[in-house]
Amino acid sequence: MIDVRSLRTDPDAVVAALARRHDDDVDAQLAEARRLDGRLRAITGERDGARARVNELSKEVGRLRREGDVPAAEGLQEESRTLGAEEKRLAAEHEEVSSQLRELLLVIPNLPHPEAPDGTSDADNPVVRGPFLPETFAEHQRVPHWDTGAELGILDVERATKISGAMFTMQRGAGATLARALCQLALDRNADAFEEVRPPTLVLSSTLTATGQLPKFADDAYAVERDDLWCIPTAEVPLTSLYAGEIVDQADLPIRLMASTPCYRREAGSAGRDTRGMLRTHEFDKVEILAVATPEQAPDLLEELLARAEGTIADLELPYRIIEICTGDLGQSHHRSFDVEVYAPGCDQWLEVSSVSWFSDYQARRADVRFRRRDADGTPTKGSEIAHTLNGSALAVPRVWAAIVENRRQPDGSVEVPDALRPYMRGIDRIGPA
RNA sequence: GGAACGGUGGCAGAGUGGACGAUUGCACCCGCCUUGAAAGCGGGCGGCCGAAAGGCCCGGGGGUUCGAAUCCCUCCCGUUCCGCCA
Repeated sequence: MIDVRSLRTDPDAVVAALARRHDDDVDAQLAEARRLDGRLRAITGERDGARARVNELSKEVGRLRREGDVPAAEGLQEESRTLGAEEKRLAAEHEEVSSQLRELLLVIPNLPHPEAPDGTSDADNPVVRGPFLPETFAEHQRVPHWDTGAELGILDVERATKISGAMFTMQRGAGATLARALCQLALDRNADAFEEVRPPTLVLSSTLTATGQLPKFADDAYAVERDDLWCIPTAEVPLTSLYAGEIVDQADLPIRLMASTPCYRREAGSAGRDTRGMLRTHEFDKVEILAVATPEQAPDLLEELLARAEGTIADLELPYRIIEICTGDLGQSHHRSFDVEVYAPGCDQWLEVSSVSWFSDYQARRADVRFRRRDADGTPTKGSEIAHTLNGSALAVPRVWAAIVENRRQPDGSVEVPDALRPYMRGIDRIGPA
């Protein structure tokens, strides 16, 4: 959520910042939010005043009764009853307006970072590093991974579909080992600074609301309706909510977490796109790295997370580039984002394999993750502040798997395992025909 | 799934209709004492909204009452026992 207070104190700045998203609904939403906020504050004052008078009268009634002045007490009780009814009406109105405001706030997107590039769509995302490409690709690399995968018996889409339907895949043999090796590499590479977590992958609605998937993007997530739970689309969801409702000590920030989990996505809006192979699937494994930080720590962490995602891809010797997400393409919760894209010569596509983002306090406000500052001599200060959150994919398995199978394909049709993965491959350094 | 007992401040744990946002202990902070520390002594010490006055928060929601941490209903969560189970 954006900060309502900023909307109150500096509405023009908020309107201007959000205008850069080129989202047609935002202006009207902001105007309505301001109106509701004004009304809410007025009602709050009235309601509190009524309550204060009821409390005062009740105290007086107690005093009179102790002193035995029952008639006087009964007179005040009558007055209090009337006031109480008024208070009830105001409280109900307060409740109504407050939930309207909250609902609206939940769909208003985050303010883009001032340095995020302007643009209206993904076509405007600038390449900020790279592309790091070899001079040419050989003919033997121009084979889509679904062909090579089937040929080598390491990808069995047909049977995955039999079991679970379209857009599910299954890796087998050395292909399954490769998928697992990728997760292990990503975890080991980041274990120097990140605590490994194995979070639940079914979560409550409130958890999915905190990170921004609900209420607006419910169609993208799998729901386990009978138990009112949702399948996580990314480990970002449980990890961001790890400290929900808590106030953490500044001394403990940044908190760095990582998790390897399956991710579930309905891909509701993308039917018919990327239907072959492993480019887009309903279920996949991903290693996520995440930080909870102070606002001051966030910019450096964003760079660090990006460097870690990039470093892993570089270690795997894959051709890649880094793009920055422009204001018109930024996700609802995002403040600033970068993508790592890998080139897959077989299907001749740049594949998004990692997205690294800074959410400012947008998610933390929804999740209620706060921190308490310490002053210069280390004494905890009064009050609390909303934390900042950042995260990125350390490695998303299917597309990296596909890119390896295509880039590493040899003239004889086998696939050479990148050096970085060999420690995890049980001695397999080349995947040949089964 | 069944039964019993619980849910109060960072933690422990009182409070069972009115002076209670809440006794007390521990932890923490400041001061005194001390060469320094510990102990001791004195003081401070929850969160949220609000410019303030004030209001709200004793698991969530609802109810009874002039007034609810306290009584009633309901839901959620926890512990223990039973059942089932990888």
